[in-house]
Amino acid sequence: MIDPKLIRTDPDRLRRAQEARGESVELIDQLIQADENRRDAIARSEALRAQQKDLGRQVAKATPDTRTALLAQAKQLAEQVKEAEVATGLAEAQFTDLMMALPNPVFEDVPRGGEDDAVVIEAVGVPRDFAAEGFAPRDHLELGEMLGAIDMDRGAKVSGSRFYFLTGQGALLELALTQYAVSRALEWGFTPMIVPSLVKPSAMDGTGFLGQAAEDVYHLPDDDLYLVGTSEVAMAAYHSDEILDADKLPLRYMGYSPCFRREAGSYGKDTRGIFRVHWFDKVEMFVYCRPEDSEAEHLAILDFEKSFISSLGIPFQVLEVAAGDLGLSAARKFDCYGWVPSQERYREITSTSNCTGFQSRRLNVRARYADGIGPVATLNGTLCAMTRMIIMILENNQNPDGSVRVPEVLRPFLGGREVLTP
RNA sequence: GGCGAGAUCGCAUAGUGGUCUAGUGCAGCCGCCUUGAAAGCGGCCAGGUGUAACAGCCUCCAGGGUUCGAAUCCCUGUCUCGCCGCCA
Repeated sequence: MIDPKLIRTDPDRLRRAQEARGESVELIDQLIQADENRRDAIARSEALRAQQKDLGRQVAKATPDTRTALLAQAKQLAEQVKEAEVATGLAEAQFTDLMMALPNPVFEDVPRGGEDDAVVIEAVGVPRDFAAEGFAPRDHLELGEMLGAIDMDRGAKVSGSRFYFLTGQGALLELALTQYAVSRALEWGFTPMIVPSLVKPSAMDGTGFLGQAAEDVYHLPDDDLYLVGTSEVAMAAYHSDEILDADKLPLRYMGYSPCFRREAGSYGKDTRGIFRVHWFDKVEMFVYCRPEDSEAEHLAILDFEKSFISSLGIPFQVLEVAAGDLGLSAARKFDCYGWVPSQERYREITSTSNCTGFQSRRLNVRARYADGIGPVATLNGTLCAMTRMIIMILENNQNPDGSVRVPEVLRPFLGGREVLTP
């Protein structure tokens, strides 16, 4: 949610932001109207309630003979109050619905356009030349099967399509990646957290995942709980309804949890292997900070991601995502795309969003500053999405015989092993 | 899953239909006093909305209901605590 004051103070800024996203500008006009309706209704209710209170005091003090008349009057007024309250409730609900539907206004310098309009802002590392080495790279699934690391068939047997088992060396690789990611995050001052992956509707909605992304979310109707698609949800809701101590900002959390995604609307896309699955585990960074620090924190998170990917020897590109592809809560987003030799292209491995005050306002997270209580910004970023990172490691470090060189930084977490062997 | 007890402005508590515009204690902040500190004394000390600033209005877990009027009475839900059952 945005600051409601913006509707009155700077509607043009909101219109521009809607335009940049390719979203309806009419929504802003509807909001302005709904805001006026709401204020009128509140003013009416308040006036009537004040009258009622006054009359109530008179009733309490009345003598028996004046009491009857006053009571009749009060009864009539009570009707009016009730009506006004109902009207106010409706006006408020209409306004809130519109507010909740409004995406976070993007920063003005975010590139225009949609999915294909992301701007490559940096490339790190050089993809291996497999032709020069004299062999054609295998894809991650072929390697995974040779290594006894990935079992899709049994994943499908037990849970259906887009499920997998990691076995033997594959399981060990994920555990090593997890440990390595945690050790790096600790160096950077993040507080490690293991968080719930089932959350209430308020947490899901507060982080903006029940908007346009709702179809991608698993819901358990019997308990009215949602399976999170990222631990961001739990970490954002962690401080909901709290007033944080501004001296403790920024709060940097590192969350570890399984992530669940229905992948509705991606039928037939990336069906091979573990690139696009219904469940994976992830180490995620999450930051609460002062609004004016959010851009700097965002770049810091991006740097952490770049450092992590580089250290594993994966060639990658950094992309700034275009406005139309940002999702409800982000004002700016950077993705890192790692090189996939078998596809000869870069694919997404991390994503970091600056949600400014959008989530914190929905979740009622604030901070106590020197000059009073004010908003905080939230940011999130992938440190290590296990399945994607496993793909990167297997494919980029493979040898002609199907063995895979273990990146040096991971070796301490794999009992010193230098190579995974079929 | 069953039974019982609770939820009040940071913490602790008072408040059983109008005087609650919610009292008190502790903690915290400011000042006086003091060489400094403690004690003592005085003041401030919940959030939201709103305003130029006041005022006003809303919020006693949440949502309904009764009533002219609800922190207070009734219903439902959520959460917490205790006991029993089950369980990693």
